[in-house]
Amino acid sequence: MKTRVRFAPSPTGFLHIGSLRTALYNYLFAKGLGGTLILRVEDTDRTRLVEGALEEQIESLAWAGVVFDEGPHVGGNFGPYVQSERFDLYREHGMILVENGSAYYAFDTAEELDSMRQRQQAAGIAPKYDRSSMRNQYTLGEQETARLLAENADHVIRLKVPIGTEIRFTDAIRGDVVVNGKEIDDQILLKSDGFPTYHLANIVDDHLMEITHVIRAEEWLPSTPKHILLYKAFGWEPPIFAHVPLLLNPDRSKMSKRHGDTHVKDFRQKGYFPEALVNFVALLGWNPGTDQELFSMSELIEKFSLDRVHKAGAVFDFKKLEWVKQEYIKMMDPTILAARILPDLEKAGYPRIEIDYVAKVIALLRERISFLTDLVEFGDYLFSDTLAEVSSETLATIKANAELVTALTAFANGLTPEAIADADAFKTYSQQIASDAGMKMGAIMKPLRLAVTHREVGADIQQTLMLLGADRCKTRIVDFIR
RNA sequence: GCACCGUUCGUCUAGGGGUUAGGACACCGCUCUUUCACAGCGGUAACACGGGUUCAAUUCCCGUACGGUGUACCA
Repeated sequence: MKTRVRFAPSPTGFLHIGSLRTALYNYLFAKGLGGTLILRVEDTDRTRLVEGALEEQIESLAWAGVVFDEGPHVGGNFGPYVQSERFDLYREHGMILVENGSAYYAFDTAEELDSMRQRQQAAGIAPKYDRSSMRNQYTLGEQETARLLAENADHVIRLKVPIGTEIRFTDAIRGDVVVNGKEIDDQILLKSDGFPTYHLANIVDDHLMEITHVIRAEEWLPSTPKHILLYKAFGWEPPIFAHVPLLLNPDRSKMSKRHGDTHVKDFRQKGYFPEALVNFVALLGWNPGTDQELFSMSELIEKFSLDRVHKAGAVFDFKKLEWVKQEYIKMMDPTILAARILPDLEKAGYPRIEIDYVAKVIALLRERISFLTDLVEFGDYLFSDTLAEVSSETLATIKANAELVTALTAFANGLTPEAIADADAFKTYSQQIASDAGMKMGAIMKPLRLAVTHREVGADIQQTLMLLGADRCKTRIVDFIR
């Protein structure tokens, strides 16, 4: 049987970083097995819909490199892939369960349910639908139920959880899980607005879409027994379940409960590379059992397996993400990086931004920047002859030093391309200047850097001068001490 | 409260009946460096606790503690 997995988000907001990881694991799992990844939109809660959320989620996923074989945006043979467009299907399936005795009508109002829960809490028992005392098919009787339905009274359909059963299933990550039937609530399957709840829609769609593995977040683990019950009630074979551990805040609470940078778009806007974010997030809860830390997407696909997914939640460590991001800046092809930063350089209005040249700049400065976008400011003197402002005190101090001014002038006057062509030539040349001026090298290098770049820190000075070219350096030094 | 899931350095993790418990990030120190970085080397640091099983338990079993999730006409 062909492996088919799905990622099933609700379009209620931006794509969460934890959702990215769940989607990624589904993607890696499917691709590693030559299977199919499906996007299914779970929009059955009509009150929580957010305009544009679906588009944003698909876009963020695509940015990260998670692509779908089937879904509302790409089509497929198992559609529609949006649950609100499958409305009739759920009602039909709900009726099947009512007819075979696995589900029943209930007419309770929200207030009635509230007071039921309050009574239960006061009595110190677990809040759970009380089939024997509430207003439903069983307590009301056949005739009254038929009458209420005929007059279109508000009603829901609830799952009739068989008493005295034990539900067990094997989770691909956690092993055997056993739950006593008496712990399971008579879950609502169809709401009074006619829409299904997650539980029903999920099972119907997973079955109809021939999903073989349900890889989802750990928060679903407690409701999985309900799902198993539903499969039984339909007489269907359940898929294999795999509940991945949660992503945690530093205080170990669920990461989605944190406000701040938990959306993929936040990382994207800050300038993280998708490759780095994916790499980092993949390792939160999974590892191949080797010392390798850096993986391309194809390596992840090749190595990923569910049995190496951890059971415990993982704290999202921003410091480690920083490191991964830095590794990518250092190892990615400078030309590719140049292409990515080009729009920002253009926006800054810099004149010297031919791609090959920008690639050279990146190769020179990549170890000193945190984000590629830092280059716009950090490397300004390489892209333009309009230089940063040097403070007047600094300038005055340098100009007041006659020896230094003489040395810098001499440096500029004698400067040739050969003198800065390599480290040795540069050393020879500057030592000559220094000894002529009766100064130490160290006393000249810092002012030289300042004169040419107008900045106090930067890459190796000889390489900087070489990239700039002798003429440009000359002009800048002369302008600086004038 | 109840149910379920979990617990190896601060963090991500490897490991697994007999190991000096391994790696990575972070942190600290040293080296390199005419800046800032990078790089290299070294260091601090962990099996939650209590019982059992066993010649031997961090590893298996049972409890306890702690943490997380769930407990909706949300997903």
